[in-house]
Amino acid sequence: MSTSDEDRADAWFHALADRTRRDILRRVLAGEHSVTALAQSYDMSFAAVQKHVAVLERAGLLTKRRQGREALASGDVEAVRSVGLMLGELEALWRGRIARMDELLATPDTTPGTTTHDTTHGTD
Amino acid sequence: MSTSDEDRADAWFHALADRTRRDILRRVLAGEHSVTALAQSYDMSFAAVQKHVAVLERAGLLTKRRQGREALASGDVEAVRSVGLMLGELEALWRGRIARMDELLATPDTTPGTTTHDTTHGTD
DNA sequence: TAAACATACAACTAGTTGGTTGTACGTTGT
DNA sequence: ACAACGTACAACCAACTAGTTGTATGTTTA
Repeated sequence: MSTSDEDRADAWFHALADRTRRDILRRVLAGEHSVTALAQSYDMSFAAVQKHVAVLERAGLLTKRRQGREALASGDVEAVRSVGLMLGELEALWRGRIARMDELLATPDTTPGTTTHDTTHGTD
Repeated sequence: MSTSDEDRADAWFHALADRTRRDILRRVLAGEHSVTALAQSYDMSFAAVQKHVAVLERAGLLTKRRQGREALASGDVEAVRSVGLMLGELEALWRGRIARMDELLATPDTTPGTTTHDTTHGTD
C-alpha cells in the first residue's frame, strides 16, 4: 500500500499540533465555512490560513466542496473518531499491563522460569 | 495560569506526531522500560531516543522514576485520556451542528428573518 | 467588458525539529 | 580505585514549518 497507518497518524497528529488548525477544525466541525470566512477570524494573512486548511485537508480531517468561487470547508468527524480510536488502542496496551500485574499478584507461584521484569519484547 | 490548555494540547499532539515517539509511548504504556532498553529497539543513536523520551515527558505523556543509574519510563494513561477527551469535544461540536440541522428540518417556518446559511458566527 | 472577489500556489525568510557526535557526571561491579 | 554502564546535555547540521508577499486563474457583479 502507499500510505501506511503510521503515515496517516503522522498527518493527523501533525495537523492537530497547531492551535490555529485546531481552531479551524472546531469551526468547520460546527458548520461549513469558506476559506475567506475562516481567514477573517485570525490575525494572519489569507495565504497562511489557506495553507492551514490545506494541511487539515491533506490529513483527511476536513473536506472542501466548491460552490461557485467559494471553497466551503467542512470537518470530517469520521477522521476525528479514527484518531480517538488510535488513542483507545494506546489505552488498551496500558490495560494489558495492568491485567498482567493483577495476574502476577493472583498467582504468585506460576510462570516459574521467567524473569521478573520486561515481558514485552519488540517484534520488529 | 502559566500553561494554557492550548499549550498543553500543542505539546500533546506534537509529541504524538512522530512515529518513533508513538512507538515509545506504546512500549512504556505496556510496561516500564529504561531509556537504554528503549534505545536498543531503534536504529538511531541513544541521544536521539533520549530526546524523544524527553519530549514525551515534557508533554506529560510519560513519567520517569530513577532507580540507581537507570531511568525507568512509564506511560501516563491519564494524559492519553485527556487527549481523547479533547477529541470528544471536537465530536460534540459536530453533534451540535447536526442537531441544529435537525432542528431546522423539524420546524421549517420558524426563524423567519434569518438568512439560510452560516449560523455560526465567531465570537472574537 | 472591466472591476472586485475567492482561491491557489510559488518563492522567500526566520525559527524549529530530528538526527548526529562529543562530553560530563553519577552508579555499579571487579 | 577504576573500568564499564546509564543518563543528560551541549553544539552542530540538514530538513521542515509557519509565516510573509506576489502572481495567476477562475467567478461574480456592475
